[in-house]
Amino acid sequence: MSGKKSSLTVADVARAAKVSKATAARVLGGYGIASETARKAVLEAAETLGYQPNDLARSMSTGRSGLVGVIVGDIENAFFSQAVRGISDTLRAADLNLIISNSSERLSEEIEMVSVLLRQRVAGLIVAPTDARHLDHLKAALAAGTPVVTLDRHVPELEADAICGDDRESVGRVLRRLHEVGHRQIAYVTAMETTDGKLGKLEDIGISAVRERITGFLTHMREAGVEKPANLVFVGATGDDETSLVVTRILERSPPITAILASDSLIGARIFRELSDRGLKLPQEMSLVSWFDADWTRVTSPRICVVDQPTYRFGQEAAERLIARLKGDASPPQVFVIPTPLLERGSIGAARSD
Amino acid sequence: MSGKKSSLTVADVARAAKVSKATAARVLGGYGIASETARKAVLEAAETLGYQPNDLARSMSTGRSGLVGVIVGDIENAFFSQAVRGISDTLRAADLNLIISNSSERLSEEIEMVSVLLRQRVAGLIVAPTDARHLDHLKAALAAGTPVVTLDRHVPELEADAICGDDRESVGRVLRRLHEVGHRQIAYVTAMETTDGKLGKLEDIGISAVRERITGFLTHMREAGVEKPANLVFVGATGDDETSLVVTRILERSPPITAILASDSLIGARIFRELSDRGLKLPQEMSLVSWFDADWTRVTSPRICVVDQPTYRFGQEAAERLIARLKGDASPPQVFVIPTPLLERGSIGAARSD
DNA sequence: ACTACATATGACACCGGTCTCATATTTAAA
DNA sequence: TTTAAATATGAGACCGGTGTCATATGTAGT
Repeated sequence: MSGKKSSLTVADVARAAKVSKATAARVLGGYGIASETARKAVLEAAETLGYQPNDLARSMSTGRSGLVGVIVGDIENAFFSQAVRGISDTLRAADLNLIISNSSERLSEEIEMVSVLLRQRVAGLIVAPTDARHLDHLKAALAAGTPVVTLDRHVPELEADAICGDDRESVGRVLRRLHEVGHRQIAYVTAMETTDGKLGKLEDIGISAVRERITGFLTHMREAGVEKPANLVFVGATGDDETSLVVTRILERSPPITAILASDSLIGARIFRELSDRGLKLPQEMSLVSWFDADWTRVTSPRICVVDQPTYRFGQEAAERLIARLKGDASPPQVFVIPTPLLERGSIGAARSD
Repeated sequence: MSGKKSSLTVADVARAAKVSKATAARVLGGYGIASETARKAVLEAAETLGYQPNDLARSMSTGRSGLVGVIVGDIENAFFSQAVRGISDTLRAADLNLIISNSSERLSEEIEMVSVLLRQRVAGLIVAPTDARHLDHLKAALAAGTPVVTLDRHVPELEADAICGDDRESVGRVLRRLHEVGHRQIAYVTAMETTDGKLGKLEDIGISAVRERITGFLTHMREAGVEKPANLVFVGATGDDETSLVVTRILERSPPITAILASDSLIGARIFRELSDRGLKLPQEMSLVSWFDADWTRVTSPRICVVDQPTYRFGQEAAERLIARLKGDASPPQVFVIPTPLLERGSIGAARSD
């Protein structure tokens, strides 16, 4: 009850209970065997002294650590914070805790964080890798025996389980729907930064989800008979000002663009604001579809049609895979693709025919 | 470069560098002194072997842990995830990492998490305490020498620094503004659960921010000459259905309620949806003010007037306080009140005069 | 009563670092 | 040249648990 200050150890408890350190440790650590008499004495002593086990020391000698490292692009983003909640809830049930860190989608920070987490001897890692072309740090983790699960992104060259959405297909679903109601000139807007503000080679896109979506977009648009669909991919929508610029370019385009796809909910919200600031009416004058079912998409008028990425489930699945690996599952790495259905809402309308 | 599997230790490096374990440790740990010759030999050996320090062992022997425990109500909530980002960024700069956990605003889970974190021997705790009336676990942490900073909430009985908004005053600002444009019957809606669905004694409200706001609401309403303002406090808006019910009760009230205050952005969004589903026009037929400048408040029409709680800064300040404590600051605990200005937007209109 | 085997317990090495202290080597001062 | 002081280094204890192994006690079996 009363909080002693200096930490007391099994040895202290043992002394009080008049048994050896080993016996006390067996009782308190819940391993080995001890007589009922000894057990009672130890537990009572621990109780009255207010003994608190030291997990650091435990991890030290067992080698197991009870902590899982999580590296996401940005916890502030609901996409990731939901996933983290899913991870957290699932890990908790398995008596694991999570150390969280932000990469800010920067490779250097991701590398740094992996290193920090490995120093902490985390039991495993859940990472949303920033760049599929630089994997040494993650490979090193695997080589050191730390299982890795990638979240929202898949890197085939990495011997790690992956949880991700059906990115390529989801683009297909959206485009098919838009095509049905007459849209041909459709813009895809994403945050990805490029040196020249133009879409480069697909292989150079570091984030797999982004690459898959753009690939899907180009493929499906081409199939639908649109020429040079690459011109309809707008990159660099990283902040408010940049997005404003992108919207301007979209609206100036001829033949006129009649629908916009926003690759995530932050971009979606920015585009929506830009459009309504400029007085455009959704869905009559412009259709809009965003990825991720964020809060804001349900308070606009019209409500915004979204590709629903169940990120809480992403997190759950990732944590479950990791737990399985920690329990010794040594089967070959798997990719878990989670369906991301299109939620129909009022922001899709028939294409203008002007 | 190549990832060895079994972890190698300072002893291994020392052997390779042909120096003693102590010397190698001094070089690798960056403490004590070593000759330039020895330093070079050790660093080179470490490099070629691919040595990775073990922070667990380090914490073990130093007693310092490099990890800070954070307990929030719900990371999924942007209010907290922003704060966590602020904490994370600030801790990072001080070479600290963060273990995060959710209390789900339940005392039992909070107690459990504090215990888990103390077992991990975290260097400090940042907590949004769920119940100001049950503090034994936090007091125990303090007694064990683990500094605690409370986030968004203040508990005077706890010898801990607190970072919070100016809750009571913010309510005053909102009410004054509404009063100016003619509102008298103003509802305050909050998530707090009570046994009978009615507002009980103020002292029984466990979350200080909630208590402060309601106290402020009652005081200011009374000063403005409104009788029985307690009848205008609506509790139990915990989910969609519950909020729907609350809105119904608000709309049926006579004399008619002309403005609604939502205690957080989740409730605000729900209320907004309810109102627009029922076809009410903001701000002509109802004014709405929410706490927290969430994304959704800027995509509605009209945009929603909010009390801006800069939670990223809450997090920053909390982390800074904690870091100061870890550095040895032993001054008496302080409360840092962060201003939460009212952001005027279109959702406040003149009161109906029917 | 004596061997056989399960149960209980204590002594002690170990995990991988830090850190104290005593000793060895170098440099500066007298 | 001798002594004092500064600099380097190694041996080994320590942090607080886990876990091995040898010994002690208890219970059967014959």
